[in-house]
Amino acid sequence: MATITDVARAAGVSVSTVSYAISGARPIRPETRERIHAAMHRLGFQPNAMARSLASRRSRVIALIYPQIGGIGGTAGEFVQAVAERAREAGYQLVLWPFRADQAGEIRNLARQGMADGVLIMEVCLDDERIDVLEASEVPYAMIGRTRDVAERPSVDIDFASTMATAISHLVGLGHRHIAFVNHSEDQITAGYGPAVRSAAAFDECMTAHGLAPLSRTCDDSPVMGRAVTADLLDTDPGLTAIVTMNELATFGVYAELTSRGLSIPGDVSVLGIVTSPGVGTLSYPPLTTMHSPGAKLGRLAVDCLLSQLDPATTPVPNQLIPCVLEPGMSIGPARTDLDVPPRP
Amino acid sequence: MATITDVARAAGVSVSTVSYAISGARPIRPETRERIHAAMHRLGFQPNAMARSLASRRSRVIALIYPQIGGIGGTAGEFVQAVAERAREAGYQLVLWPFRADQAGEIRNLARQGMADGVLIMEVCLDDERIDVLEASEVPYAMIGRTRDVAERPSVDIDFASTMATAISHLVGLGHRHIAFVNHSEDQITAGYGPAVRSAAAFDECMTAHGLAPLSRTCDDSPVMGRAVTADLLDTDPGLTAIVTMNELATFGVYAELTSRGLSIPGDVSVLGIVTSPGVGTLSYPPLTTMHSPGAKLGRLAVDCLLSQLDPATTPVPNQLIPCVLEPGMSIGPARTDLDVPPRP
DNA sequence: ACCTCTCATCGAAGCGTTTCGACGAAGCGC
DNA sequence: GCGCTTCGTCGAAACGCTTCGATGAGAGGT
Repeated sequence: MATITDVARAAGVSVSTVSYAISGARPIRPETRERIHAAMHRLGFQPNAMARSLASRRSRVIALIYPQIGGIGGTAGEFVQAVAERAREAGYQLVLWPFRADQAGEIRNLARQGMADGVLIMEVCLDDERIDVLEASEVPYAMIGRTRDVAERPSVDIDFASTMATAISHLVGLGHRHIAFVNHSEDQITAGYGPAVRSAAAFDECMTAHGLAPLSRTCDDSPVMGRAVTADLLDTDPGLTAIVTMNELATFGVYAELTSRGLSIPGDVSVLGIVTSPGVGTLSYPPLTTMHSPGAKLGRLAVDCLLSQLDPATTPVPNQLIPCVLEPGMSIGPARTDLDVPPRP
Repeated sequence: MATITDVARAAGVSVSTVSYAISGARPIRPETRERIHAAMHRLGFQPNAMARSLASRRSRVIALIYPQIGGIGGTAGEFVQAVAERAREAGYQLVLWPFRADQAGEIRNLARQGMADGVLIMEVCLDDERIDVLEASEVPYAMIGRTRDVAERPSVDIDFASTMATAISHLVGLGHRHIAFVNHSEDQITAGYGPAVRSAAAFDECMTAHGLAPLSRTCDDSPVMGRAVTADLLDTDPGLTAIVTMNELATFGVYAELTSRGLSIPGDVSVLGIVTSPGVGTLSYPPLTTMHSPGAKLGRLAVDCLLSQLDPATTPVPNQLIPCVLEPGMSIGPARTDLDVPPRP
């Protein structure tokens, strides 16, 4: 493999001149630059990444700490994809650090090895030990999601409040008054999983703002539990005409229970999936109306947010909240009016 | 950040002694080693990854070239996850190189930068320019999937032949004689996408071996097309009693068409999804019987296959084909016997 | 003709490791 | 008591780049 020394020799200049010709950090006479480029091309020269990083003290690598890419619904996959692409555009490489929330120590060690110029961390919890570790290590970082006190911490996240507000307004506008919310599991709320906690709060708030009684349930991420929870909701509020879900797997169970009770979607009950991954709506029949999570956008923003800290010249990217985007399906319609059940207390 | 020099000074030894104490490459008096470890711990020392790589000419990084993580079904996600974890176990980091099949040039450049000790490449096509580039660059690599001539190339892949054989035998054992296959799209076959090509061939072969007439269709990856293709199949072969699909999105359309024709699953038609991602079976009602792709296993194997090339001491991991695993659902049953349509010619 | 400035280039000192050869001190056989 | 290993440690030379200060050649002003 050719080194910069080989190029210098071939072009008849010094090593430093080649370096400057590559980086542009100092002016080089066009004619000389030509010779250098020709030599580089002839030798198939690519600068050694490690030597470059060592000398410049910048690895041009960012790390992504993630807990779980897989699972149904490519929402995390979409995000990772966008992060990798955006990083590449910016001339950075992306390394994956598959650490669970309890492996903060390992994160600290890796961070100290100087492999990454900055760290992206997804699925942060309200109180997240890993964030403390990153701050202690003085590695630039950006969160996807938010800790409880988001104050000065760089982050991007889904705007759960605005997403929920849009969802509820939309349904209320169609005449729905009895609206239920199917959330993620109790365990996730206990663990301080931001989306579950924040959207639960947002739901209650929106409903109350509309003068309606909030009815919400936690639900394990599975069609079976989704079905059970739907049964419970229908029994609890016989006047139910709309269900908002933030749990893709459970949503399949919601459909199953409604269908098996002979209730039509959206004739009898409207269903709206929020914070969904792309394409998931088309899997159901009738196609689920969704508000899909802006994974790709978040991914790009997260990278920008991180990189803006690395280069002091750029203006810092402020924390941003991105709402989910409504994707029309066929699972929402006007509320049926024949039930005439009084609003729940 | 503490360096090895700081540690050496603190422990009252030379830099090289610290290095040997860490790597174990030369014996160190226990007492000295203790002092060194104490100093390392006290200073929170972690060796600088870049310096280490530069000096040792091994980056302890492997790269994963992947085209598309996202999309419904976490089969790629499951794979990436497993790769990242296995790499970590082995003391390697994983970097993502998001390149499309036509970006072979960029792959060559990155490979020459020496950032990665080896490269994993997924979704290889039968004739894949990227493999030629990797071989020319003399970077160790392993494929997930196989080129046309798999001869001496390190790879792991799904065993489509055996998966299909199991699927067909299973159905034939239940009395099915009119079995159709729903494949990926025509475009993917044209592009030389291995799974589509290999399983199409396997299907024809298996059916013929059982003395049955193969009926197979390509199908775009969408519920809508899945539905259309199913309609076509039912019209083509009125005696159809089983459908094998290798197209998750299309499978939802298969269900929709069968259901809307009033055909019961599996009473009238059995459906078997092969090469599926985990959990996808539970999304349908009745739950789809699947043979799910061994993503995690492939991921681990792929890493082992690659790493065995990096360390000449280890025995090379031979190429392996892993069959999909049958996951019982409720979409398969005995063939109905009342149709009495003669086998298709 | 002299001094000063700018421009293009060079040489050398790092960056933080690994690794090779060397070296002194013991331990051994004779 | 002499040479020979063996053991534990050290010093220094890489690894391939970036970057700082220096230098020489012209250009420009006086």
